[in-house]
Amino acid sequence: MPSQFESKEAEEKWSMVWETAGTYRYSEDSPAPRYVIDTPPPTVSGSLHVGHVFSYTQTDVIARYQRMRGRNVFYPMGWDDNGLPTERRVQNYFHVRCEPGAEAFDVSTLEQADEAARKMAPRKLQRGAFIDLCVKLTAEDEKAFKTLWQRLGLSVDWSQEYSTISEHSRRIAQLSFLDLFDKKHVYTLEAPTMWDVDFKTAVAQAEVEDRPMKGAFHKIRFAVEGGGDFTIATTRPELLPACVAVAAHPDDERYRALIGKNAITPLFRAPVPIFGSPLVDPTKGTGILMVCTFGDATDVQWWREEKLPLRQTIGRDGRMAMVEFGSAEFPSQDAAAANAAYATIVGKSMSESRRLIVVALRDPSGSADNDGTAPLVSEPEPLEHSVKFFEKGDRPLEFVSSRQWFVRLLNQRDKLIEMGDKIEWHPDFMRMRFKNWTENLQIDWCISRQRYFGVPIPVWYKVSAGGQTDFAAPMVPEASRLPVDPTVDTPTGFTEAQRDHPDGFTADPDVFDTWFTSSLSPQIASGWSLDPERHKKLFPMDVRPQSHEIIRTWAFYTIAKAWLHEGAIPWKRVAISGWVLDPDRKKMSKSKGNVVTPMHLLDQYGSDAVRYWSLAARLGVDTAFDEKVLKVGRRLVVKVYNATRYVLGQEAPEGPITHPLDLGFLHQLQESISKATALLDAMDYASALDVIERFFWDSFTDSYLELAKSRARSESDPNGRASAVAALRQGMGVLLRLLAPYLPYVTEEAWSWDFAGDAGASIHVGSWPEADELSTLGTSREDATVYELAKGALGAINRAKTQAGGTVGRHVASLTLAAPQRVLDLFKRAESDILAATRVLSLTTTVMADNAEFDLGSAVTQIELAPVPEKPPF
RNA sequence: GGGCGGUUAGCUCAGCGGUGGAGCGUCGGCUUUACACGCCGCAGGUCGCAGGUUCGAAUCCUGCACCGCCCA
Repeated sequence: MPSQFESKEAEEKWSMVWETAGTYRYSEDSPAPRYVIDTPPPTVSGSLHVGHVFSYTQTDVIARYQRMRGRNVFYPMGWDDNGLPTERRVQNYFHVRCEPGAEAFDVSTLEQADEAARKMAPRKLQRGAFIDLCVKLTAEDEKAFKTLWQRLGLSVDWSQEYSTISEHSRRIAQLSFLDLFDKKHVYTLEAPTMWDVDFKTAVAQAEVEDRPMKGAFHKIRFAVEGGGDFTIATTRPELLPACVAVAAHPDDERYRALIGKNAITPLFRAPVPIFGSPLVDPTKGTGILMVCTFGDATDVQWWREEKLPLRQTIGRDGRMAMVEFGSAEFPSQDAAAANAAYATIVGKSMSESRRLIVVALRDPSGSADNDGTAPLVSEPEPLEHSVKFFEKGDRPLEFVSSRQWFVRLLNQRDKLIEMGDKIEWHPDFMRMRFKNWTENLQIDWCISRQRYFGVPIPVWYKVSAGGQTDFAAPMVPEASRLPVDPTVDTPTGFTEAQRDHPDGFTADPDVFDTWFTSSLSPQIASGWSLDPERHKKLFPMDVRPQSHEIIRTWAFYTIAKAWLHEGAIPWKRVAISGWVLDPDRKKMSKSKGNVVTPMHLLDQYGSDAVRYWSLAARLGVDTAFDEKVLKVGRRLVVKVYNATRYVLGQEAPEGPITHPLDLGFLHQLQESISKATALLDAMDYASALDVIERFFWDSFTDSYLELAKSRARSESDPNGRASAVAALRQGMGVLLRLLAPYLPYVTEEAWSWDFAGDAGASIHVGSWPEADELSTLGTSREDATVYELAKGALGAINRAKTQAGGTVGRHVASLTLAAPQRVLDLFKRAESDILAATRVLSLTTTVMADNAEFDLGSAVTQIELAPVPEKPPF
């Protein structure tokens, strides 16, 4: 038993032992009850963060507890590789861009771009080459995560490792699509979709966030056909050429007379209908507004409901597209003027166009009724409003009409809420987040992305003899052919020569939204329809741990998939971990530069200490990062190590545990086992840790161990000595096991010294203590009372010694205790242990009346310290 | 504007109807042969504010303020 715990050595040693021995392996055919965990695969292109350590450790403690309870634990780990974050990282890392038409280039030797390379234009790569780079970099990123997970001691079964871009995951994702296709839950539609103009891709509602932006209300005067005018207010004057209608509240006296007439837009002179809609807020702006293609979600709604025309001026690159006024699509009463006005903004960005349109609107010649006043009624009024952004994007989203694939979810809303209610949420209030989100769904799930590194949508379309693509009858592959890449593979019944030719076929070039695949983590892990036997054993899973910001995405989509595929819930419980905030309780973010990375903390404090910090936090509670808690964890680790070292150093011939103090201690330990077990069953690992730690520190090391110390060395009381040593060992063994899910390294190390037995069995499998295992000792409530009394007396005498100016080591010449007879009787049973622990040489007792108010804290009525022994001169 | 959390000792957090808790930190003492990453002890709080329910409220209800998250 080395005198110092070297955490780094222990971590290396035990990680290797566990992996070699297969300690955390799931057994396909064990008769033991299973416990199945659905771990959300982390996005590997993201950087390591203490938040990762925090929430994944909280998963691990659940896994370890269940494994110690004897469950056959299925605890896989996946990596989420595909998607925009990875593409973005690859673009930056290698300084490249994907352009499907680029020249071929060998990327196998490409390294991280240096300063010089970055000064040049990014290298253009073909799709295949770009994907190769994504694969290469994610493989490295996975390694960094895996190293951290192993160092942390996550008890993952690494033989179940998967990544969301692997062939298996692609197959499962495409099977999912096929199943939804057969059940008519997916459809393709040319429709206005939220569009990121930089990434040039559609995004789903779940990926959208509101950001506060400075803008301005612009008041713009429109003419009314047949005479008259009115003034609208808009924050987006650049959409004036895309105006298709004007709307006011039907009860608004100011505008009621206008409804049904046509308005004429300034500058572009387009006649547009004026209609009434209760969606218009009469108190906002001027109470009358222009409807465009498309300024916001309400514009889209009106476009659908009012069957308005489409006037798409916003291009997919976020610039003004080429359009022609005077055409059928873009009518104008003065096409020449309209085209001249539009010529100033064509090809310009939205913000530049806005500026130019405002300039034009200041000119009276732009007025729709040529009355000599400018269409811009007054100066723009600055305001702050929220604008929709792609969560990973830098410019506002636009609604752009494009062809996309959708999963029908709006018609499933009630069922999804019902499924959410069937799941046990920890903490319970998190269920509201799911419910609110589901209730407020507004559009079906857009699952196609115009990206490269992802699972291809397994669809082809026929091309007619006239060269028209037939989107109405998509062709999907047979399930046995999956995974396919339709841009490379050929649909059954066609030859490659027919690709993109009249009378042939064309591939859907898009890939799935990342969530489409990651929402299948239970099915990917279980094998689903590819391995129905295994799936039956693993699904629905027992628990899904995750953090709260992905309830609307990951949890939501996974619940939706399980419902659409199997009419089931994917897991019985969800455990929501909180966030790690910075010391000022602010969210950690790269842009704020307040992110704490985990590796140096593991080096400095050791994994067990870092785990302690993670596990002292309750589920769902955001916690400010506080290094002090890591220090507390490290103290506990050292204390456990030293206590075990001491206990195993005590020797006595074997004998039964008979002393009331020892029996009483074990009785109290029994209660702690029951409490901790109940708390862990309720997923309250933090409270369980508190119970275990309190008992270990206060009741065991500071009290029982001190009280039993002298008897454990006694030369004159062999039975008492045997009892003490046996109880110390038994107590220590139980405490190590209670602490094992929290501190796997130090407990395994200490366990291995002796408790593991000759076979060297790991503490981490099947060894959770049962309260029952101590009950054969014949402990009684009276023993427990003796122990509690002894503990209290130890405190009372120490306090009296301190007040008398003595220290713990100082001997007490004489002490008087006053207590009722029944207390003194109990005291008597542990008297020699108490006196030895407090170094009292002579005790006198006085009997109080039994009905008197008795307080053990003030039972010491007289104390006289022994003289300090003279120190030897050297 | 709506929903969900939070506001308890200097700090990080428990407690959630019955006399205010822990750890850290501060302060005082101690080398007592497991541990100074230790031990013994002291001090420290009108439990965000204002009402209400109750014999009794940090704990339940209502309103308000501030902080955070989610959604408009």
